[in-house]
Amino acid sequence: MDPPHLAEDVTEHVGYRLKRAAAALRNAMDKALREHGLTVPQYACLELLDQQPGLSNAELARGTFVTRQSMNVVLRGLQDAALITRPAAADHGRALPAHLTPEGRSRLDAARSAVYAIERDMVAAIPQRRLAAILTDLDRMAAALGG
Amino acid sequence: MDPPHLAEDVTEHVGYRLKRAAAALRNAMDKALREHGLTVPQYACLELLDQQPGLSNAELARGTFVTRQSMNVVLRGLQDAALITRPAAADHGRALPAHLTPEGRSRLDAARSAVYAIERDMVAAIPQRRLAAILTDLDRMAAALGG
DNA sequence: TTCTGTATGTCAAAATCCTGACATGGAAGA
DNA sequence: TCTTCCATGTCAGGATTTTGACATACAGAA
Repeated sequence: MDPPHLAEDVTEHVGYRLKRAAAALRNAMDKALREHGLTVPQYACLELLDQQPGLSNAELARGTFVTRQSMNVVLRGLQDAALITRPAAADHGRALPAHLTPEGRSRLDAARSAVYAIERDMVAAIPQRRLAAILTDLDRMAAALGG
Repeated sequence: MDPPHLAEDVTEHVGYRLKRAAAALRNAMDKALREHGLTVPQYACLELLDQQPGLSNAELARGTFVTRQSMNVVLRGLQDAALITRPAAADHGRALPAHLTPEGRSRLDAARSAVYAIERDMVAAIPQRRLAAILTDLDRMAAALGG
């Protein structure tokens, strides 16, 4: 039997399944977050800032797997919505540390429950004993591709 | 110990790892396909058409996890590049069956080797005995999210 | 037959994202 | 010190994708 990465049917490839699962997650999050007035990148940004206050634009971009330019517009949107704050000038380098506002934190808390419900559904669909392995394998695949 | 979907660190969540792996794959494919003058959606479209000739715009959209509108512009691009053909009018319904041109097939063959090399690297990074389980688990996660 | 529902293709507009480019600030080495 | 290199923030332009909408074509029920 051929190894799966040489399967005749493309839909049997790991890459295809990965894309499918990621697309399904993105879609579910999109719909859930729309009710909270947030986009997926915006939510990801708020989540990262909640756990690591003071992250810069470039650091947030790397953490959410987008370019600095894309994160820049996301940050502007969040700033205009008064969900985060950024100093006008940097005191040390050029990096401008971002922080959640109280309103940003409450919006995040509200949206988080919706997102976590999705995560629960996703995790519940697979055998619990395999979950840790999946996490490490996803990580290894990303690392192998220079992620 | 808390279940992973309630981990304090967001980067430990399945969704985050999924996004990371998918982003790494997308990035690697983007760079590899650029040398062949193809985008990721274009390649995915050609690959599907190679295995299932005559697929319609809507079917291709579902198969590549984008909207009909997005696939429509992709098809136009492929048509302008003479890599696929579509009849001007449908004989039965409204669906226009697409087919690869000889040039489309050769372009696909050339690009495929580059993409398969990426897939090989990705698969090689994980234990072989877990590969089948990963495929089914990714499928279950997508299905649980309505993918 | 007629009506309703579903699926398809397409247009228009907006949002999102990326590539390319430039200037600034700091670190490391000659 | 000065020079080189790297990281960061930002602007401009274009490419990609999505949402919303509309018309068409078929299937099935009333």
